[in-house]
Amino acid sequence: MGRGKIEIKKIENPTNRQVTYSKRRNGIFKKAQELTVLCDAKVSLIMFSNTNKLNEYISPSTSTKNIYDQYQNALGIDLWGTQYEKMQEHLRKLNDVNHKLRKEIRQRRGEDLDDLSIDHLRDLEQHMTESLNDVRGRKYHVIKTQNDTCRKKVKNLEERHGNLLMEYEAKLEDQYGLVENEAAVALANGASANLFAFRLHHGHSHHHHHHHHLPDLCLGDGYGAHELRLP
Amino acid sequence: MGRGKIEIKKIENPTNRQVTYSKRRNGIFKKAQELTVLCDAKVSLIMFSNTNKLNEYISPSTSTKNIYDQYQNALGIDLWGTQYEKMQEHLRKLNDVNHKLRKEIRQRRGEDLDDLSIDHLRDLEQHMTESLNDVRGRKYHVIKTQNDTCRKKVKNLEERHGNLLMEYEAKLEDQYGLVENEAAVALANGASANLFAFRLHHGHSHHHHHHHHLPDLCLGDGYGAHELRLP
DNA sequence: AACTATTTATAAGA
DNA sequence: TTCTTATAAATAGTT
Repeated sequence: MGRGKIEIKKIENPTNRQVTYSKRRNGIFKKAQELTVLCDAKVSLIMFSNTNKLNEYISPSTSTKNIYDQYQNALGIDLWGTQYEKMQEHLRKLNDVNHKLRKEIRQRRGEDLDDLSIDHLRDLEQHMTESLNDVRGRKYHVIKTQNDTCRKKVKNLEERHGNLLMEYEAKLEDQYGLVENEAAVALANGASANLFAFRLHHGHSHHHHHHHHLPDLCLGDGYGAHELRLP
Repeated sequence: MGRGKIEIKKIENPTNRQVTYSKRRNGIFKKAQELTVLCDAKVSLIMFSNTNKLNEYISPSTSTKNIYDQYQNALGIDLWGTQYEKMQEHLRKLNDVNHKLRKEIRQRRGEDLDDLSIDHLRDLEQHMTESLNDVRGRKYHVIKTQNDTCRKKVKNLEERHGNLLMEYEAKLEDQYGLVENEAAVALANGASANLFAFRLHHGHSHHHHHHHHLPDLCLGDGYGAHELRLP
């Protein structure tokens, strides 16, 4: 339909091809629109030129997404089905697991026990008792560890302070010659009072484990900071 | 392009409309195919007739899914993005919740306690103790209910059996006149032995609650069946 | 589904 | 790109 008949095969001249693409694209869009109106049809026409330029016609009564949903629906199985369904399945499973977990937790919290049989209740009690023992065991272990650590720190501090005190006394003696030890005594009563407290305490009072509501003892820092600034 | 010019508006005659749809559909498909070949383009043409019948043309060099991926890519934002992302978000949240639930369960099971502080351990112990009490409470309640039910059944049975026995004795007396009560005694020692056992038991032994490993008592059925077949 | 008069699309040229 | 126009193609109405 033109000045001459043409063969239907790729137009090699790029300019020519592009021109033909333009003209025919308009033609086909017009046809699509006419079909839409005349026959009350829904048409989705998407094309990419050989330079990957996108052109689209969509019937006004619908949308591209709509057409595709309908398309997939009509063909029975959808193009993105695999990934989508896998996701859905995954979701379903997760929800399921979640539900079971919630149920177990609720039971272990002592809620929702109404529909448990006596056997289940006994089992649950048994398991909870065991778990509680484990938790208590762990708690005591943590307390013991903390106490041990604390004791070691105290012991270590004690030694270092003893040494420091001796050094200090030695220095005082060096400085003032063979002075009476009044100065040292005065010092001991002042700045280093708690040092003696340590010395007294240690060796007599071992830390017994008070298993209930034992306050946190010697938690890491706080020690080894202020007393080491003596010299 | 026909015997007469037509207005581009919906064809009201259904037959006519259907015919036109067929003709023009073929025309547009042919155009699409020609465009594909002549211009080396990729075309996706999907249409639904008035009666929702699907027809599709797709360039041989590609696929419908392909066109749509490319289409979405070209437009920057994808059509199913919203729902897909929502799903992904949902999935993420579920996984999260799941994780937390598992953690709580593991802790309540006495596993994975290593990174809990002493405070947390104490709280955990406290909660578990409370929960355990709840479970025990529920267990005892169930046991008590079962016992009560059982006792009521026994009492009821006892009465009915007492009545039956009296009826039976009365009948025997009617039948044999003033016979010695040997027959009744014999019967009592035989078939209804456990009836006396019931009578003896009841009134003296109240069910005390043994709180540990109390076996299931009198669980519903089994009673009221065999002894009622006496007369 | 086939026919054909007529309209429409478009190839080539400007 | 757009316009022009000769000509091919599509198709409305008919059979």
